[in-house]
Amino acid sequence: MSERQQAVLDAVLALMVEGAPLTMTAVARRASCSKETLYKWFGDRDGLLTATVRWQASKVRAGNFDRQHLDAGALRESLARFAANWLGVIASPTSIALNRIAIGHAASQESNLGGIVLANGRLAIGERLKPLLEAGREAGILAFDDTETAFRTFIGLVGRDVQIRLLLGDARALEPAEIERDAGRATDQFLTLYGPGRTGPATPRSNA
Amino acid sequence: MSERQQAVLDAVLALMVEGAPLTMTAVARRASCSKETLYKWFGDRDGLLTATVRWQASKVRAGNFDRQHLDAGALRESLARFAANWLGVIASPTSIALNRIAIGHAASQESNLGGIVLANGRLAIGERLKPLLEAGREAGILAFDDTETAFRTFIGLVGRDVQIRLLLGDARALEPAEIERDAGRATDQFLTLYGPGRTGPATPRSNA
DNA sequence: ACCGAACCGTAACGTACGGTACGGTTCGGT
DNA sequence: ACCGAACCGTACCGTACGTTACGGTTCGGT
Repeated sequence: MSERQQAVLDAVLALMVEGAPLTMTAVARRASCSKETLYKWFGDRDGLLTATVRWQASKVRAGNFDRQHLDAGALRESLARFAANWLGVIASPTSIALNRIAIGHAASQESNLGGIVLANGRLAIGERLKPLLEAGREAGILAFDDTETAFRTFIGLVGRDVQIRLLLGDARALEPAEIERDAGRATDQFLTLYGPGRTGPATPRSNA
Repeated sequence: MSERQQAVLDAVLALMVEGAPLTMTAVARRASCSKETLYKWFGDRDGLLTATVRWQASKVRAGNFDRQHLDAGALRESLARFAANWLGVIASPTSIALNRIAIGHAASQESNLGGIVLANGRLAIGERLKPLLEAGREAGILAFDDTETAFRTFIGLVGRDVQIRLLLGDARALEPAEIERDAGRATDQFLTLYGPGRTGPATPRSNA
């Protein structure tokens, strides 16, 4: 993947974000390259989109969180940072545009862009967050049976319906201050559900 | 909206669910009507899609929940039923297909299908759930300041990332048994966060 | 029986776009 | 200086699809 090719993919991303029609001609013009080159490099339109999704995914690899001296405060801080980071990503114009494309493609069964986005978005973040949760459990400040369930609960508390609303065109943008606040609220709620004060199974209060 | 017109819109829904290309020709053939009629009735392709979204929305108006004698058990039962109902809806092929179409349309700013889906999906369910939450608060079995925040927390706990995963083509279908289990788990978690045992602001544990 | 409205089926038109072809240009290697 | 590879810009082709047009049919009203 040469610099020049990456520049082309960035042009595709730019077009996506602008909501401009994503035609090969438009990409070629924006990237100042010929259509012939696009086809030589990426095969066809689908290959171009796939490469773009992978390219974007490769850029999001954010720093992991260190697990040294995990007390309750450090865990809370790590979780809150994680939540704020993720909220910022899913609310970004790039993420929204990319997910829209992928979802549109998932409808017609051609070449699963959806699968790629799923693997590099949802699943990747899970692989990064789960070790933190398990470290918290080993340190005795989290209690859960199933890591996957705990992870998805956290995701739900943090994201709520934000992503769907944005994908559907909800104008309401997420201010940085609001992201911080939501991340903190979700983290506190998560710690309430899975924190040390609570005993028993991962699903608290099996009956009212 | 005549019976015949509704049948046409149901044909559109059927095509959406099948993932078949949504061309006017395909709709006309499936609905056994002429394209001329489609244009006379719905104006253009966009009008047809809009009418379809509205038509589907008009069908989902499920029964409200009565608020007579709200004790903790009845509230939990109502919330769990609500959650299971909603999960069933968002996991249904029709909802998935419709949201995909709407999201695809939200990308290009033409005629906000996204807004319609948002208004009839997310927002409508909020208007139905919030009275239940507030009744619970008045009965002293829920504690929160902001109804909207409590509502969205519930939505997050119930839906988590299910909808996005399905929209992106995640094969994993939601079994009825799993829906029931998730609805119960989410309801329990919600009651833990906002239940009567807990005092103070809507966001518990403002600091770890 | 007749008329007109509504509708079906199909053909036709215009255009947008994915994909290909090709002449001209740049540039590194020799 | 020369060559060939890579690439740009543009013209071109084929097709899919939205939209329109039109002849034929059904059917309720008179």
